[in-house]
Amino acid sequence: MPPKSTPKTPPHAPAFRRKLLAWFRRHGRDLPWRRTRDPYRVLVSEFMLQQTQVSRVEGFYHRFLAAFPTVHHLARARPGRVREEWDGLGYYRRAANLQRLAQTVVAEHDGRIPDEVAKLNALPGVGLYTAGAVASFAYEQAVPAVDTNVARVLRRAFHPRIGVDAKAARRLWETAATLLPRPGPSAWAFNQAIMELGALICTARIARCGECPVRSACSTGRREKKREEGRERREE
DNA sequence: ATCCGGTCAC
DNA sequence: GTGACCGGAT
Repeated sequence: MPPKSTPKTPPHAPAFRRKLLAWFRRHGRDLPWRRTRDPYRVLVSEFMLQQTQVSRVEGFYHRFLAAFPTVHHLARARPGRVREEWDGLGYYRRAANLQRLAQTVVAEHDGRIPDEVAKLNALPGVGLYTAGAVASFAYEQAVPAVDTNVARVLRRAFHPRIGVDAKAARRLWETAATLLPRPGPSAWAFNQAIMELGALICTARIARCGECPVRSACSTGRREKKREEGRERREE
């Protein structure tokens, strides 16, 4: 077996990062969970956002937090009440996991949501993505958080021919890691921004390359641009 | 009618 | 590695 080579930073990484962050500052949506660093609130938002669109989560997020303002409230709530606040969101196992998580945090972590990816990942309902999201969005760590939005952006921008298997996923996580700025507000913003790009511009059905801020740093965007130019020339 | 999506049990 | 879990969007 050849030794694993350390992932190399893609050539357009600095431009990609810079343009993405500049775009996010202007066009990023003002969402409730972007106004807090409270790990509990971030966690609640991430659980709700698993498999669920932003537009549908907002109302549930406010109601849920009004009912259970802290991990302690959630930990000692009646399960039926928790399920009730989740009604309409679907995937009800998330609600049960979130309460179990709250109970675990109170019992084993002194009521504090852990800040290490490995410890977060060990909590019920927290996979690698959610662990990265909480580490980044609550604690501003420079760790990747690759959901399918982010995976799609990374695929189109840096690995247009990559597969969809576990190996490809590892590769995308590595690429995400090489793109990250230093810990702090910009690491938070980078992860928010790349998700926002996947949600607003580089969507599953259509890559809106014509409106994309990182087009010149993206292999799909550049290829798309050449196509357009070819089309224009033929029309002349 | 079909697509979309994190985590976990299998 | 595969499928079940849910409701909305397309």
